[in-house]
Amino acid sequence: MTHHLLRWEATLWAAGHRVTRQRALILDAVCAGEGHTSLGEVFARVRRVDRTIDRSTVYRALRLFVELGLVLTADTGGGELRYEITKPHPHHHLVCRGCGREQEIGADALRAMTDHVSRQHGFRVATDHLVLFGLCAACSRQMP
Amino acid sequence: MTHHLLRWEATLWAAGHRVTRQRALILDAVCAGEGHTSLGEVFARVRRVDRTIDRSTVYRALRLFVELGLVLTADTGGGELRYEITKPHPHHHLVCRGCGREQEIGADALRAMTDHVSRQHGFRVATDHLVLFGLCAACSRQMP
DNA sequence: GTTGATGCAAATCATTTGCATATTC
DNA sequence: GAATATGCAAATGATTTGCATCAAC
Repeated sequence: MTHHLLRWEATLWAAGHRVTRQRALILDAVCAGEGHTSLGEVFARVRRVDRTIDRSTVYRALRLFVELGLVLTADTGGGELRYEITKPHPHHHLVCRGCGREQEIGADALRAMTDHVSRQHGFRVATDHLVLFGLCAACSRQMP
Repeated sequence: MTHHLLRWEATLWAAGHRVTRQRALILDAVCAGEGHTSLGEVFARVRRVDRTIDRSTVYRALRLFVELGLVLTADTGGGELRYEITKPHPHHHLVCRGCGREQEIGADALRAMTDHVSRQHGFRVATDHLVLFGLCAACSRQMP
């Protein structure tokens, strides 16, 4: 279990929400996925444990988790949003258009760029979870 | 008319497609929008000229234009894709979460970042039309 | 016992598709 | 005239919502 049981329960609690079995299962399922997980994957994973859980419950739980900052969303452009457990270190992602694999990069990689934009345009970039597409090293070698 | 009549007709033609009245209207409508235009806006604009045109025709035409590189898509996260006529100079966009206004920034602004990612991770970033969210100078002043 | 959460079914919203007809070349 | 586009209507796929029942506190 990647998430800290106590923290998410306390967070829910503080916001006037209840700690339920299904919410626990759903959060576990998000953690179980490495990197971004689609709602469908979360749903399937949860369903394996509890056959009666409904898609709408998963949607509602994920929306709540995002609202409370426990989970981050990323739009990887494939029609459905993807979810990821919030990690202590802010980061971004590189998604390879060739093999589909994704890798994390630290927030530092973008710092210089956002600083530049801030200085030049007075615009404060607030994208805390960016997804960049391209070709990874391996795929790049195959198709130059 | 921002687009060059001859170029898009030739492009269509070369790819074995036909030049139709509705495609011309749709491309005009995309040009008429400053920055990104939603499909709904394009549709509404075209409808003002031709009351019989169908949404599916707009979807089909836009898909074709994107495929041929005449139009670019951007996912601004609001549920619907947005479209923009392809301009000679590659660029990206800053969208303000406060007032919704968007501004263009040159591709150079990201160059340093993509170079860095390339050197560090061997990953070739291929996002040619990125949308960054944040707060513009004016909104930034109002809510610090 | 209240209040908030869940399951179910039906609704919504953006986008796609099948098909008969109309248009371009 | 042959091949491609269009309009229409119906299908799809992701996400949301209304509501009666159920579980957490």
